[in-house]
Amino acid sequence: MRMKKKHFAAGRPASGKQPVGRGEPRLEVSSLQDLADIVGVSRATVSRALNDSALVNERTKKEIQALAREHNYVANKQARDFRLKRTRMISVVFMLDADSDQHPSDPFFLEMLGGIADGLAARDYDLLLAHARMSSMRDLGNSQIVRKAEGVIFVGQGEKHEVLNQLADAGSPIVVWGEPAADKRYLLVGGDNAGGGFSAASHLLAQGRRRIAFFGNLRTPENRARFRGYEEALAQAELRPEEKLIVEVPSDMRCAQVVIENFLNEKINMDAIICASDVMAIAAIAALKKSGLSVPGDIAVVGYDDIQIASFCSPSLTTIRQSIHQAGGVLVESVLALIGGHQVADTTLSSKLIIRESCGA
Amino acid sequence: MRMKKKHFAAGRPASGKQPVGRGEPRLEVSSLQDLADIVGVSRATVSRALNDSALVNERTKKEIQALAREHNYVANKQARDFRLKRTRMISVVFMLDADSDQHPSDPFFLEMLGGIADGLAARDYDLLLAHARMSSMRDLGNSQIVRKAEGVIFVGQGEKHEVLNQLADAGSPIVVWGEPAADKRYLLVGGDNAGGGFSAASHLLAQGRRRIAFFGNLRTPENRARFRGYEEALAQAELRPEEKLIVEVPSDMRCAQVVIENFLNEKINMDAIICASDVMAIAAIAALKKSGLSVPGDIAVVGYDDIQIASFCSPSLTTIRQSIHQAGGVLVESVLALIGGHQVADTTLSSKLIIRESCGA
DNA sequence: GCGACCTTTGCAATCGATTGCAATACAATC
DNA sequence: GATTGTATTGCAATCGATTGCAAAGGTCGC
Repeated sequence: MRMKKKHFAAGRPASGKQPVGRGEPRLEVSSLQDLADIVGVSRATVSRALNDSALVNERTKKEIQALAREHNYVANKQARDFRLKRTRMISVVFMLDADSDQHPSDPFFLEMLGGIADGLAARDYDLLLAHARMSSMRDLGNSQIVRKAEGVIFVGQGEKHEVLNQLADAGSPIVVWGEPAADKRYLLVGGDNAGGGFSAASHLLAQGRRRIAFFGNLRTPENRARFRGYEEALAQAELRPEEKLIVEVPSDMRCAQVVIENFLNEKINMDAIICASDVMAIAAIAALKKSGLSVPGDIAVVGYDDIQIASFCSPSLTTIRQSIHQAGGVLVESVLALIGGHQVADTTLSSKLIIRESCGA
Repeated sequence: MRMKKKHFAAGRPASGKQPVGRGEPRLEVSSLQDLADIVGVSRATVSRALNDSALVNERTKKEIQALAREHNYVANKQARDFRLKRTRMISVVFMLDADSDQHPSDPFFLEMLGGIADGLAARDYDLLLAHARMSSMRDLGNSQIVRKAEGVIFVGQGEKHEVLNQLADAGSPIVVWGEPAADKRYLLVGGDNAGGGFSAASHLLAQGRRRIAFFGNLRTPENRARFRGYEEALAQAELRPEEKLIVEVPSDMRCAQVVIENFLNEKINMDAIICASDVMAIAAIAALKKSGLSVPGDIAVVGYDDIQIASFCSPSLTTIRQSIHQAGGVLVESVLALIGGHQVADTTLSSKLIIRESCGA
């Protein structure tokens, strides 16, 4: 074996900064070249050794790896990803009702985010949270949200079905949490919205409720599907939804409150409400109580999502549970499969009626 | 002026992929070189033109910019950031109670996230959401959380005060949302926790409550400060906290529920509770009701944070409002100033008692 | 007409990694 | 000992931008 290793060779002018702080009094090793100089081999060999390539002699490899550890060398991920033309990042976009300035305030989003974060962490991807206030395809397609990440997860379709179609057509790897809509051309993961709506309504009908209102923004595919389930349950009981009991309630809690109070002022006859989300249900219950109605005495309320807080509210909320955390994992697997060029099919996760004695029954 | 522009020059073998999808039937322009070939100038000139450098002739500049727009050219941010040694990303880490596997489920985090996202968007930075499950400095300092971003925002100190100190010592630009603790060496933004605790307790004392419990994890600096405020208010009323009424309640809602129910089973005499967060307060109220106590009849409850849902709960929650959204902006400004190498001082935002008739009074 | 000067442009190095290909050393074979 | 083969290693190009410096072209004054 030939002579090697001129440890701490001084050939190259010191690249990199001085050691920072009082952390560890070692030489700062900031690039492959630095480490190569120390070991006494070329960058190429160091790179191969650290990537555990079979092209490097076992002994050399061990040696390089040991020195790398000792000198606390960590590859520059930015350079690496640049070279490999990847970013290992996935953008997450929360689609809200409209292009308002509202922020997601529904804990549902936080739970979903947690699920997605876990899924990405398991696959060693980073999560880029998009501050999404874009409407047109042009904005989205060229935005960093799409360009900087390898793929995008949209939570909810909002009213942007067509934009999503265009993005998918353009070849961007995107996955959407939502409900199949007419002419959908993007990959979709969703809950069983029609089933959920059906369960909710059936449950109320079984309690003897007959005049059941539906609260929600019907311009989103998810809510429309829940509404269809509700309609169907009513139909099975030989009832039809009453026009006046279908209320366009926005998702934002504060807006919802106003709308609901106005609605209640009309004193329309009803005995139950199905809400498109738990937060909406909570707002509704507050409004009902405020106007002197008892829940569930006068009016039963069923929510949607089963956010954690729902079980603690008073009266605690009967609701439709979605497997939110699991959903995050499925969304991640789907988008990564798409990126990997695999065939991926839509997924529908089950929804489950959670009956809590005090409220929806 | 000399002849130029061999539009669509075929000199270089076509780099880049074919046009994707049916979006727009134009030539795919994927690099500066491509655009340079089209315009008929060098990369350097194109780069300068797009960055509006004074070194480029006005006419040429306009021309290049027009062609860039026409061909839908957007610079590769990854390459650009790599060259410029920057990432334009800030990591956000939520510090939970312990190293448990719990996820942030407190809507407080979502509201804070919204504020931070807005602040970052305004400064054209991206938000990297960290899936933080690290404890030691070594993990954190070498992790992508710190290395990939230009700075880090920690929401809450959890029980990681020392780790934060080490990170700051190592020169990482970090900002922490929390409360000054002994020997703190990192930049801090926080609410007036002592003041908040004081207001909460004073309010209850003014209502004639005398046996006031304190619920929260006292290992975090924020909660300790709130506790100090509570103590002080009691002292002014010539009272002292009772050992038995100081309860170590975890922040996670489900854990909290168990702990609180166990505590209530001891039937310790009390007439009010101050909770370290609104979700904890909501869990407490649920537990109180379950055990047959009335709120606020038997026991008044005060929360902390004023999360949106707090005002809708029943009874609606008296609480201490923190300017969460504003806090996000301040955190962002602080970390960016730090990155810019400026002197930055800690910030304390005001806290405000929000009295809601039905619960805490 | 020549040098000084300014404006505009291009050449080529650079950031920190990966990787195809060439080169070297050494062992095995005839 | 020459030849072939195999195991290691290094050279240099590459990813897509930015930028210091050199060079080209033009204007101006004397």
